[in-house]
Amino acid sequence: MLDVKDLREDLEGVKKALSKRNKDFGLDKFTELDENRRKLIQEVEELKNKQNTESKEIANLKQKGEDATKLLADMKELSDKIKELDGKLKEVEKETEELLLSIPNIPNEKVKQGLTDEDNEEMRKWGTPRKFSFEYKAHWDIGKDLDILDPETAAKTTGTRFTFYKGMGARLERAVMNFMMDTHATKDGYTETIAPSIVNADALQGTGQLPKFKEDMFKIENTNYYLSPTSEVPVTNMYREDIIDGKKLPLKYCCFTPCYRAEAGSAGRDTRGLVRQHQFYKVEMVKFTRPEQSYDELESLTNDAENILKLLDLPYRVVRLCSGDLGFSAAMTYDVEVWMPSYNRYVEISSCSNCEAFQARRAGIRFKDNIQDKAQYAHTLNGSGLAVGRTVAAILENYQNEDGSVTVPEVLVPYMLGVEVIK
RNA sequence: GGAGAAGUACUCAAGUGGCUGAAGAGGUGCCCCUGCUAAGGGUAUAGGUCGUUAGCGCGGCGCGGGGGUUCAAAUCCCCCCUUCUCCGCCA
Repeated sequence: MLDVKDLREDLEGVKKALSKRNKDFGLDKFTELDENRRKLIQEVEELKNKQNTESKEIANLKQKGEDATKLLADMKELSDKIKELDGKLKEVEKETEELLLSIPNIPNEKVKQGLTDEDNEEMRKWGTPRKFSFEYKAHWDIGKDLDILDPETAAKTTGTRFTFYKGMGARLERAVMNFMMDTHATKDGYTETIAPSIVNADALQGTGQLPKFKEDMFKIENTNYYLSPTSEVPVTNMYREDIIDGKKLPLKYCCFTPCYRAEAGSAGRDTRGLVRQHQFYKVEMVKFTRPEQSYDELESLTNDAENILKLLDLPYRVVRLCSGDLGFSAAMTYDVEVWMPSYNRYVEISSCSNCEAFQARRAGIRFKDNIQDKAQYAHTLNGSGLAVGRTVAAILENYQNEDGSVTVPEVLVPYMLGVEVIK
């Protein structure tokens, strides 16, 4: 949610900043709604003030045993008027809220104007894509040939875009997950968590998935619950409607959960392999920071994601998303993209965002240093650290050998219980 | 899933229709006494949010959340959420 104060004081400035997103968000309506709202508040509060005063008078009269019928008749009328205005006010407030909830975050000024991912800015590259001296395979073929990835069986139990991991495939997935969690929870200083992967509508509104992106999620029938699309949702909402002790900031959490995405609108894209599944595992990093430190924390968060790839010795690059590719809640996002031989390009494996106060305002996440201070909104950040399935895919492809086997990256060997080659 | 009980400010807690924005206690700030700790006395403060104002302030809301009854609701009615106890079921 944007700051209402900004909308009141500089609507044109906000519109200009948002125009980078290449769309009109109907902001003009705000002023009218807001003025109407304030007018109604003044009217109804004046009446309520009168009601409060007169009520005391009635209480007085009754206590003295005097007659209050005249006053009561007047008060009935006043009461009805108040109810009517309160009803109108509620409508206007609802409309205002709906408008505010539908407006995306303002891109940071450094974010480049652009339309698609082709306009993203490359920040840096690490490692060199491997040159194969033999005909290399895509990870879905490797998975099939080694009998470690089995989408056909998953189709039988569930449907398309699900995968059974078997044998060393399952162990590799688990190894990658544990390696990532261990690294973040010890060296990087994140508090490790395991969060519910089912979340309610309030939480989803807090992080920005609702109300606009309902179709991207699986809703559980007859409940108010959704399968969580990312642990950013439960972890960020840990502090919903809370006031955090400012001395504790920045707070850093890492979390692994399964993630569920309906992938509506992506029919026919990345249908093979692990890149676009309805269910996948992801290690997520979430930070709560003071406003002035959030961009430094974004850099270190991104570095923490990159570091996993360095330790796995997988070539990657970092891009800063252009305005057209930027997510709804983010002010700035770095995508970390791993080299995927079968795609012959870099593929997103982590998305690290600073949401500034956008989510904090929706979710009511605030902090104060002293009890007498006014609480202010924290900044929230999140980033994958990393998507586990895509990491497995990248390992299978980048570490494949001519004989069809796959060498296990050195750091993962202990996590693989000593297995050095999958064959 | 069934049966009960409960949810009041930072914490504990009183309060069944108007004199309760909310007793009392703890906590916290300041002062005094005592004095290196412990203890005692006095006094102040009471969270959040919305509107208004240059500001002091004034006003509205607020007693888990949402509706309703009433001139008036922490207090009465309905729905929901959460916690606790017991039973059932279950990894």
